[in-house]
Amino acid sequence: MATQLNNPIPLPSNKGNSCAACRVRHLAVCSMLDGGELNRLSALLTPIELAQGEPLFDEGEPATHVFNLTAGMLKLCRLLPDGRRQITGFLFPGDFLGLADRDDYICSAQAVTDVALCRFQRVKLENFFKEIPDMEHCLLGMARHELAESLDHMLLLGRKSAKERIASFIMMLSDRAVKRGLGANPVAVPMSRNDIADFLGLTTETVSRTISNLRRNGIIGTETGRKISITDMETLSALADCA
Amino acid sequence: MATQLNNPIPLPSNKGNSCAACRVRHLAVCSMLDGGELNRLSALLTPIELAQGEPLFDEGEPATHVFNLTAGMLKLCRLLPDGRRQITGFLFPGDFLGLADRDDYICSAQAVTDVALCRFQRVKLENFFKEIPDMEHCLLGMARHELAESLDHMLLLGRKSAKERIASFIMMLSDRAVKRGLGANPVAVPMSRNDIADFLGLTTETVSRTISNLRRNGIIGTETGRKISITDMETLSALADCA
DNA sequence: CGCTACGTTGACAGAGGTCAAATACTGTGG
DNA sequence: CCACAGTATTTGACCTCTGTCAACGTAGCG
Repeated sequence: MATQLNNPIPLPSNKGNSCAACRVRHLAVCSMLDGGELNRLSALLTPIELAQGEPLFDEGEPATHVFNLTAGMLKLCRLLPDGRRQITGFLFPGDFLGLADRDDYICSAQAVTDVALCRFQRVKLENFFKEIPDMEHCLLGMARHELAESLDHMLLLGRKSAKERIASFIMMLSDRAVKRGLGANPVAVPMSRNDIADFLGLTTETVSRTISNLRRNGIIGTETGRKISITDMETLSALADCA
Repeated sequence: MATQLNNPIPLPSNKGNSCAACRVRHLAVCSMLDGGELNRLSALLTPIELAQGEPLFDEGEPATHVFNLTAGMLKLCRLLPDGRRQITGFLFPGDFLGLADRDDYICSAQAVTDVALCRFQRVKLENFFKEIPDMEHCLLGMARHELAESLDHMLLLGRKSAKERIASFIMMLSDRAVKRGLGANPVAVPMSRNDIADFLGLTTETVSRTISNLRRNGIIGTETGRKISITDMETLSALADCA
């Protein structure tokens, strides 16, 4: 665990700190900035990398920095005093984090895979944003989006069966892959069964059993290397939507 | 259900549309406005009332209005196609709603008790807000607060036992009562067992049984008229926090 | 006074959790 | 390239919590 970064696949990170050349720019808030603004933003950022499993920050720490994920996947989680854990979300390239926090981080962030991020000092970024017309409005839009997503997840946690949760989860991964311009079908599932369980409010065993069940019913196929192929999209989608 | 408004207790609403005289102003966004601004805000609002059970708006409708709850309690909910329901939150006097929505309402709102609200046309309110320095910032703060609350609720739905959920729920009601300047102890529980169940991801029967269990263990007392007294705050609080 | 909706309680069932063991991967060093 | 260790995943047996179905109280309200 937490081995040093030695990914054979070149990470699409921001070598040379150039926001203009950033490969995930179209996915991030940065998409609303013009050329000159991008250059000024580049000057503000420190590129950082984290190996799989490493924490980025913990719940309750002062929220001094804001990040933009450029490669890999992060998980956000909350802990109960006795160790029970709820993963509140997974972040994909282009996602910002820390912006929705006020004084302290409201949850911990940890690397699911090796990741690359742009780190910004919160105050500097906020000062920069103040000069951009409608930036606060854009941030509000992001917060609204997160809020809508969290309502979906509450519905899942409160009312869906294990099978429906797993189906929703796979559909979510597939949808996000499409948004990032990747193929919808053999969908990458980089997180462990345990992480999936903590995201869906289940146990590792139930996640495993439910995935096996979907496989036996010909709805999905499981491949080696944490990938899942969708073999019956219609049924999977119906399960996810509880239709 | 949905009987006409005939509450014997006078609702502390905003007769005469005067924001300056509003009894919940200190609880709402309005607290950041000065005298002149308050008068202009008064001109924008239409006071409305809803009887218990009546819907305010439904998920998916265009979000044309924004509301400030001045008296009573509202519930926000999401539905699954087959009728399963998740209540995502209860609103108290001073709470805004509709502000976190973009084009359409992201969930339905319905009156738990008879309620009084200030209704604003969304565009008008947004134009007004544009002139108030830091108003967008204040809205962002509200969205952030909602986001933090929804994370708490995810943790509850994903990881807490029925007993812990009920304890958390009662503590939440008590805390909110205190914030509104009411007594912490015999806490009003205006919503039905069914609403509590749909909020906590349980069934009516489990809610009822769990409350009975807490009563038998001397942790709470149930009084007639939808009130609960906390008789062992320490234990209840420990249960709620899973400490 | 008798509806009707709401709440409580009981008996039972089943989904999902728990504990334990087997199996499959992954990365490492020989 | 293979053997090994360590981890992740799957599977099984069993159990518990919560859901389901049904009956019974209770509180408002006409």
